Amino acid sequence: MQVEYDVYEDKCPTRMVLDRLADKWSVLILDRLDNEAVRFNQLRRDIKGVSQKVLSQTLKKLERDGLITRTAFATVPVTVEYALTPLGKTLTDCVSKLAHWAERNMDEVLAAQKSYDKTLG
Amino acid sequence: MQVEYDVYEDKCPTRMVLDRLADKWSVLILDRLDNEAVRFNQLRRDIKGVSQKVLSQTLKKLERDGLITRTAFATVPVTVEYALTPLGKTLTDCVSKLAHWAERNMDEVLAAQKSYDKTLG
DNA sequence: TAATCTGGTTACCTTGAAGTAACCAATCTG
DNA sequence: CAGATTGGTTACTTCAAGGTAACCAGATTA
Repeated sequence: MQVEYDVYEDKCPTRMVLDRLADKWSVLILDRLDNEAVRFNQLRRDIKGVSQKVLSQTLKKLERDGLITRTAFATVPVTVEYALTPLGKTLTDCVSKLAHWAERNMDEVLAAQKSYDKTLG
Repeated sequence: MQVEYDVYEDKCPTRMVLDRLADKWSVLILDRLDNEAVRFNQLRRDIKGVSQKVLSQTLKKLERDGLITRTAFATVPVTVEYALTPLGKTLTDCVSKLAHWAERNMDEVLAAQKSYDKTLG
């Protein structure tokens, strides 16, 4: 029996999930992990501007949510790989659509902003 | 000629678009506006927990981005309707998938969190 | 020996986002 | 007259997310 939740309802569990996604770093990390496992410092280099601290925190949250896995290899120096879980993979399908919507449409968005700002000036 | 942007690049315009979306209120508002125009106080009532100030701010940003329109009717008291633009409509198709992914999968996410927390305790 | 790589943690500080609450004008209702 | 409706704005405050920088161990490299 499926319990029904109201997305618009305060403190509904769905909101908690949305809150988790509602930050650019999660979206960028998930998008980057699409198709391949990536190591910590590689993510750090690829996702320009993320600090080590925030990357570490965000990865932990994503792991806690069951969206990614963290695998440490006893190499020297240690190697840590992050990869999508099957659950995470279903999410990135939505997420990457979002990222690529942004790529396709940002020109139109930027134009809208310019025009909006002009009518105020 | 399409200019190429790197989503992972700092200060890339696509990030600005993602930043705009990267908040739960935008997502919830866009999802609520799917299929019908909605008035200000109706949104306020439906999206539980949003303050008048933040709703107003968020609607302005969405309007600035060309994602929704604001239409005022000279009734008494004044009626203001918010609706998706065609651009906004293409976005909500992604966004609603995200919201409904959350609805479908939050049980699994919640279970993952519980299990993660247990291994630490 | 000093630096660099790995993948982090910790302390500190700043800043911006969001919440609270009051206020606005105009009009209808009781 | 008091109160409620419409759709906001403004001032103040608080709180948490994020940035900066230092530090960690262990091993390789120059």
